[in-house]
Amino acid sequence: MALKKIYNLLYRHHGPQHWWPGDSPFEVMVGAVLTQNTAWINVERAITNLVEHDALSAEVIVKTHPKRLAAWLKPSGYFNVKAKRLKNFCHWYLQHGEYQGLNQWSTDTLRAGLLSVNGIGPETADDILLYAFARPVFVIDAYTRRLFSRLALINGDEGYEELRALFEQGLAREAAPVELFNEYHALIVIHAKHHCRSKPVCEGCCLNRTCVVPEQG
DNA sequence: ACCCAGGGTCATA
DNA sequence: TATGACCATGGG
Repeated sequence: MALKKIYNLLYRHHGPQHWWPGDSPFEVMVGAVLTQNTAWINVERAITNLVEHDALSAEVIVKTHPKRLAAWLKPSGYFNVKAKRLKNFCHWYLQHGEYQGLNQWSTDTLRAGLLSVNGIGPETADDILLYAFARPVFVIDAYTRRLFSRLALINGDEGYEELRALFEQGLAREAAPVELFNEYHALIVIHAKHHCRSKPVCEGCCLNRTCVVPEQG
């Protein structure tokens, strides 16, 4: 299967990434919201601010004034929007029993619950499912589309759910899907960071023969 | 000075 | 359903 072969090449080249950076499932969830369209380095600064104010907790976040929360989130950009989204998420999170309670839910139910929160879309939900709840969900992001479009394995304009199904089913026979999906998404991101920044055609990066990706086809 | 970053929502046609 | 505007900081 082509998907597993590409994974092996990425893994061989970049090594294990052991994602998600973060010391607790809740920190992963917060990071997933804060990293929306934002460089991770800036998310780290915002999380550091939360930690320094003992605010990396759902209870504290829901009762912190929006302006105050937004000030802590400032380095991660969109701070007013993200303050709102974090609060929305934390309300929902506390309301449904936090990690212990939510972890009893089936993956489909949990996913639907996450998507019901205003500010959590499919990618953020899947980040949380995979990296905080260890559910076998494949995260689709812009890098995934870019990489596999260039490999001509997808068109690029498919819907999110269509692509997610494609990857999950394409790797369904592999052992340990959670670990595989975890590393795979992380490798795609790290790969993009190192080699695939320029957009249209990827000259001189991993996508031509000199690097990770096998020659056309 | 410009472009992008580990997206999502909302208004409009 | 499908675009477009908007959110906003920080690094290259």
